[in-house]
Amino acid sequence: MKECRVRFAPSPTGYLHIGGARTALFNWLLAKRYNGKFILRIEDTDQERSTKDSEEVIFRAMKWLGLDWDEGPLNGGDFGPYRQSERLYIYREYAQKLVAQKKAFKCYCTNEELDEERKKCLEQGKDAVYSGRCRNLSSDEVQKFEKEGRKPVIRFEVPKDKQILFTDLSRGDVKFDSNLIGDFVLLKTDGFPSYNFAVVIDDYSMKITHVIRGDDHLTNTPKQILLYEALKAKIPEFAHIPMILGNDGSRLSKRHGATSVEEYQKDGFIKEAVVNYLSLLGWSPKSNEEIIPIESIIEKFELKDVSKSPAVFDNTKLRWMNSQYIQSIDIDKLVDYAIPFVDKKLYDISDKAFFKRIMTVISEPITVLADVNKEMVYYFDNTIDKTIDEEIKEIFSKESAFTVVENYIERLGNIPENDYNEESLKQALRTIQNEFKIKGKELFMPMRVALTYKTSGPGVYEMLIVLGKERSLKRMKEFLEAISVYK
RNA sequence: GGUCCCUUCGUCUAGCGGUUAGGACACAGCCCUUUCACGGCUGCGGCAGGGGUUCGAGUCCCCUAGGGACUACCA
Repeated sequence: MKECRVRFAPSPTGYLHIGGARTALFNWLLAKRYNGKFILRIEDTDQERSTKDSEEVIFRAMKWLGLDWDEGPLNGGDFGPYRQSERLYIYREYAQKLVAQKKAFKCYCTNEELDEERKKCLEQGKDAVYSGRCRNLSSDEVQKFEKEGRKPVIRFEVPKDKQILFTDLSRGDVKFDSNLIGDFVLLKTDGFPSYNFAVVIDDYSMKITHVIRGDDHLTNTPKQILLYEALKAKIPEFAHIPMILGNDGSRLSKRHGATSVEEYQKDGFIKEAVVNYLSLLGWSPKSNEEIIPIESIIEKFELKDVSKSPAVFDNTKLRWMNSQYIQSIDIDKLVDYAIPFVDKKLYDISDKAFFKRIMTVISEPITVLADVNKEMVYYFDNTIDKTIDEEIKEIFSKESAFTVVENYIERLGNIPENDYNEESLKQALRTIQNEFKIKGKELFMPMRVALTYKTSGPGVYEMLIVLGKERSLKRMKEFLEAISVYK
């Protein structure tokens, strides 16, 4: 494939939807795969709904995912501007050209008139297609409308009896009949372009070679092709990728839970997992791999391997994947990722080495970063729950439980700081095991409880290693004092 | 309504005329084990339905059903 230019063109009317992120990802992947350029374009022609805020939100979400763009609103490029609201003069120019060539015309119909026309068509069982009544207005009629103060729109004159054929890179051949397409609007009364016009002008003038977008645009494609033909412009390749659905099979929306990339970030998903999961929604590397590093995805990504049918977003599987990534990514990276999630009012993590030890241990039980607070309670004196419940009393109703803990405290005290490691810690317990003939649960449960006040939780050695010698000793001594009341 | 697209375990998917229809998540059971988790193993479970074509069809064709998109001066 020669140098390709692909784009992602969101409208800034809200957050970055997870489906949009997937579309962006597929475009980005293709650009990376074939050494092409990935362009970000803001489609803000809806003056009512577009906001700068959501533009920011979208930029942030894309950056978080690592979907960096070669050309776009923030960094510019040779084919800008990259915001449609800043390109109005371009659309007007092309629209006028089309009018001059009699390929487009001014239409003075009001919404009311059009609604009525549509209603009549439907009543007669005909297709609700614009009649083309303003195609050939006389200059008298035009003057009359102008005098009334009516503002025209510019409509494209859709050719009659034309078969529109194209080959979709993911769907194959698709065919449409031009008679079913009404003369659609190019320029609205406010002077802003309509979607179908703006995309074509932009994709054309930005030299886009591959248009990869959601399935919902498949039926827009014939209109756009007609426009390309009218402009005598080269038609790009199209690839329509399936939508993402919620668990009930309908289009993924808020009522299915989190749908914005931001929310996933906030919930503690890590970007590597999200990107990996998203890439597998509608695409498959044809192997049995599931956890695939991004470099490898780039290497394998092909449009022809994109599936045609929609995929249901499965949060459970995303969570599984996230836990896989949390367990396997570089520990320093994980520490960095986790820091923003730590409740600083509860946990003092100024001791970086200590926090790193904690993360090493809790990377297994947590599935999202937000879980850290729940898993960290054992390691801090101010958060551990020191309630002595019946279960604990039961365990320490046996004299041997005291023997274990008391003796371990003594041995631990004798381990020099520079020999404080898992091996020596195990050795110490082994000695007690042999000396007092205590083993299994009788041996470990008292230890676990003395360190955590819980009968389930982190392993004994994990606790000792993470806490370190002093903290461990203090913890166990305190516990003995507390439990001795019930002796 | 019309046009177009889609249809393999509950979910994500592999399959591209000859397979005991493979993998992953979830679920169940077992194992590992000082608890929980992790991990390992086993199991459960699928070609939407009906017609063709063919020696042979998940795979090709047609019909039906279901789902989706478009049919806007929204993108």
